[in-house]
Amino acid sequence: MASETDRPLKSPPTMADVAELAGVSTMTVSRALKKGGPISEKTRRKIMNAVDELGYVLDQTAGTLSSKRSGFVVALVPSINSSNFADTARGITEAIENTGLQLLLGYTDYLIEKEERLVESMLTRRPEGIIVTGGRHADRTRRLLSAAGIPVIETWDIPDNPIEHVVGFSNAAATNALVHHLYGLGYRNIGFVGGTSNRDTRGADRRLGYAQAIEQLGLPRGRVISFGKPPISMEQGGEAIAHLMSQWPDVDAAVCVSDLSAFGALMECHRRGWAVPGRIAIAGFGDFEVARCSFPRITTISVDAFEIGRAAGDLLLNAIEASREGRRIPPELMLMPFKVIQREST
Amino acid sequence: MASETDRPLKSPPTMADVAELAGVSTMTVSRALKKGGPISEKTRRKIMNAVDELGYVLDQTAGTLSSKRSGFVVALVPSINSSNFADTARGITEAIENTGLQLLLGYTDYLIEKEERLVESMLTRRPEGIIVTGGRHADRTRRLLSAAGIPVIETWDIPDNPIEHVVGFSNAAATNALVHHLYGLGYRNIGFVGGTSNRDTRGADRRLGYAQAIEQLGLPRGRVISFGKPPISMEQGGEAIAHLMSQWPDVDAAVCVSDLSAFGALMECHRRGWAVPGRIAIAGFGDFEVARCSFPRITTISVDAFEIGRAAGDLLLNAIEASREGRRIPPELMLMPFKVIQREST
DNA sequence: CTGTTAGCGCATTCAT
DNA sequence: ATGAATGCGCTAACAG
Repeated sequence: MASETDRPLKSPPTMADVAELAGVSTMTVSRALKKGGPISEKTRRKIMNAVDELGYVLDQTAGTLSSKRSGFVVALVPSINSSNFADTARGITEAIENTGLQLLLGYTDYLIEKEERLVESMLTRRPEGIIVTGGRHADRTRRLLSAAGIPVIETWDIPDNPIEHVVGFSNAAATNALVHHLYGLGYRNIGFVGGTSNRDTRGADRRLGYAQAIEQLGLPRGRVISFGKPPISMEQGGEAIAHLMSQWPDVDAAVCVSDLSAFGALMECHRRGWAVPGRIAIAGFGDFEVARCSFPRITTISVDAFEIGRAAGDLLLNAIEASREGRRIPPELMLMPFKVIQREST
Repeated sequence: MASETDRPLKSPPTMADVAELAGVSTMTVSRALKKGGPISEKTRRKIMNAVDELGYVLDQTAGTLSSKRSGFVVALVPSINSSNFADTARGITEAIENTGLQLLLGYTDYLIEKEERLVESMLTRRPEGIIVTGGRHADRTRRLLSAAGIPVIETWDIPDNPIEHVVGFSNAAATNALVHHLYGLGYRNIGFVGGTSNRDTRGADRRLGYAQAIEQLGLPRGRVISFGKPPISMEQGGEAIAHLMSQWPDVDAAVCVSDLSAFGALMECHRRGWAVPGRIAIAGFGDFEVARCSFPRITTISVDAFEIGRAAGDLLLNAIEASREGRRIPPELMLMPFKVIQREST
């Protein structure tokens, strides 16, 4: 057996090599390699032996060119370190598993300019469909996506003017519901903790929903702390809650833009000896594992990130299948449910 | 302007279309599209106009075939929901940013059989290099990787018999160091909390390091709780610590296989009124954000997951560049540092 | 600086 | 059930 250090630098074997070794044509090899091909069991076996002997691996690159099917699907998420979008990515992965499709994943870093560059570079691979996060995009991104002629799905949001399909929910409505929930519990001086810039449009929508609810309920306005650039971290959640309390000592509840910041805020409260929810109630967004496990457990909005990915993946599969048959399915708007999860922190 | 609903179903424009519109040959278009190509500014401008007008996007699939460079790099990680490996993925992403290389990411789910399938399907895209997690693989995985003739990097571990390059550290040595650290603090009845199966070889190595240290220090053995299949969750960490305490009430410190389980254990202690570190000390592994922010903050082993990715990415870039020039760089073994971070939980 | 020729490795289409 | 011819869209190599 060859030592593993003298690994080949030459190009790998081709289908023609396999065909020659098996004594058949390349076409027969091609058919033998895809399941369900019309091949006699005998020749298939011969071919498989040749494949093993040569260590042959199909070159999809070439296949793509001639079949005009790349087998790629792309998904763009803001970040992969937020378990939120990681779950969505997992949902997509699971949906396309065993379909022969490959996921090309990209991180936009919450920047629509980066999204634009990513879309362009991804289209270069001729994906058969694409899933993006959010409903705000650069103009050119929209143009590129429309011109690509492939199914497009926007997620995690309800865009005013969707590109094509949508799988999401209203971040504003969800946060609004959370504030009303806190109101129902008796809280009257409700603050908001979020990131600074408007990079994170979902964060901005949540703030909007908060402001609307405050307005509707006639509660004191302006108790908003903006801290750090999104995604706001645990650490920053801790700093933000300290600011909030020192600026408006009468605040009795804090709505945080995500469970991460809510958790950071909660731990800071522990540290400072502020009872939660006695002195101040804390609520988050996202129903992350950390919110379920912390002490006290954190009241939050649950949105099934995994399910968003799964649903988007399934929808994309349908659209791709239609597209392969020359059809096109009508634009779909899938509203995903959210709900307030009441826990010990409020 | 065409409405966005009547999106084209026809195939996108080709380089030939651009060439015709610009009145040049396809070769000139090709050169204009890669920066640094020998092109007069005038023709380049003409071509770019044609590109814009047609909404042309380069088809890398075809380029790959003729240039024999896919521009792909693959990375296989156990899971993307562990912030650990997400950080490594981010490090790789950052390392290859602006190199024209594209990351193909796959999740093995901690299963070497799934890794095997992934390797095979990824090789189908003719990646120029591959980064895998850990040092244990299926035999066929090793064979496929060796036969692929591309640079291979194993990470997060120090394999006994590396395939080629390694960027990692010894999980056993790190955990061993942590136990010695706890010993130094005066703890004598040290337990271990980890997952059940041996799917997670890094987890198994950590347990091994724990056992070795216990042996070396002459401490009471066997205080090990195995709970849930890896990656062990926060929730399971909580359950595990309860088991540990009920089974060996004399335990005064718990080493957890990861910060996630350590955090879950910590919160369970809060819940049950066990003072940390007064009644029991808790230590984790990985230096996750949650360990830095929790109350009390958790003693842990810090390994720079991001840096592992970054270093592996850089190394891979070197190897790929060499490979493109027909050279091969000698197998490298990069030992990444780890250190015990003493915090309030011990 | 630009064009011509050739071919990458496979799947489609049409034969047989 | 198998084979032959053809071309996918691009870039390498060479020519001018």
